Amino acid sequence: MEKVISKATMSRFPTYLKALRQMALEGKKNVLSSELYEVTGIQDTTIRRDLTYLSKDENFGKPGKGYSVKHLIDGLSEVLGVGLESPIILIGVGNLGSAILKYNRWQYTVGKIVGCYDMDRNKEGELFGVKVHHIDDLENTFPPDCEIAILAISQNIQETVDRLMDLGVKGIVDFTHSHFTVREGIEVKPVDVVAAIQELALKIHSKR
Amino acid sequence: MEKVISKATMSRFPTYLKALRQMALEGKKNVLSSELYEVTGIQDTTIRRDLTYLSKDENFGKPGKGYSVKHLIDGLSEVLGVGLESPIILIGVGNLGSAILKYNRWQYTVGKIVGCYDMDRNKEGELFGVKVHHIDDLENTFPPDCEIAILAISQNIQETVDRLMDLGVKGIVDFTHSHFTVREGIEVKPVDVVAAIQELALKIHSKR
DNA sequence: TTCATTTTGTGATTAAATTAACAGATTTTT
DNA sequence: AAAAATCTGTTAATTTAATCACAAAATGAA
Repeated sequence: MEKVISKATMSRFPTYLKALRQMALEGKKNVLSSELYEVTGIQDTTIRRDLTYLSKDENFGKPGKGYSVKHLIDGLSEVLGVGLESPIILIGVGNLGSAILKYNRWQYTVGKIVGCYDMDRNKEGELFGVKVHHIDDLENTFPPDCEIAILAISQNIQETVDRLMDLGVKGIVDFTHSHFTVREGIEVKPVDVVAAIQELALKIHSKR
Repeated sequence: MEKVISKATMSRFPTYLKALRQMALEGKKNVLSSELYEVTGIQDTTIRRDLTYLSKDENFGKPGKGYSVKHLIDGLSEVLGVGLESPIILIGVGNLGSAILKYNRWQYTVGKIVGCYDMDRNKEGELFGVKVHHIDDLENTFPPDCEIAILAISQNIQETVDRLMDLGVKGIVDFTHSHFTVREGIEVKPVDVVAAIQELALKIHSKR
């Protein structure tokens, strides 16, 4: 009898993890669902429900005391696939690509960026400790077992995506502002600044 | 009797808009809900239901013919608040901030960045046509009626957020990797690369 | 014109997610 | 050590969202 974690719950896990890491950093040992509500804005009852998916063992949350920050982080990390150490590649080392690379905290998340590609020959070499190849060398230098690519380019997008899929990439984190199509079974996770601002502006304006 | 657009529907609108803009660019005049499904992966019946929220007038979608790409773009733009021209400020002009500023397509979204702030005196001046101030001058140079700030800094975060709220900022687009708290009524929209990769990695791995 | 085909729009239904309510466990106070 | 106060975990109720199924509208072909 396997517990299936619902989509909605899953999508909240990263939020919890982020908040909990911050708390751990501040030396907090225990946390209440109501405190997590304060920080995340997610209803406490929803939080408790979500966290039950982690408690294969008993004693996750203690009534009157809360949850152990460490246990939660461990549990979430496991479920979220932290420590998988999947190799990730980054396509496009412009301002945005550099920013992503610079903030390279992938250690404790899901893997790390093991190589970058750019169409500018001048960028070949190394950046923040990661090798930068020319995009023409994608097929030659493609890391084995790499399944995730971060796309931070603005040209030749569909062509690049096709090449990535041919190489076996299964998931694309999309910072592009254009649309492209992928084959059945390939996951795309868009990260869209414009959309974020739109949603935000909308919420603010709809309040009056 | 006012139609309330559900959260879920609302969250799909930016996806439609993006896809439709691409189609318009390619010269497409009409589009079927089934074609939008091909491109977005959202079920056609869900799409049709969503789009009914736009059709204040009749004739939005014609049976046997589909929807007018132009009409849809107009409708979505209106609902999404495009053309509001709200002034937006950007805090932090590092790699990430620069990337956001460079891709300044806010014209047809929701407003535009009218000023930037950074703690580095060397960055004062102008970048991509937008004035860059020192963060100390935030209060002096704050644009009137500005309600949205994009946060792309890694230090003094809570302090900066407090100052922004004092100045009347109502919404924050958060590229920060730390947690901060806001007063009641202030909206925060996190844009988190790490979380995106986590979700993606998870989907891929849960498939096997 | 008429008939077959396509495709929208929507009531009905099913599924998913959230919230409420509260029993039971644990801690703290007196 | 008993009583009061806190919190969790879970069942049930409610709300929200997705899907089905099909009538009605438009098109295009015969």
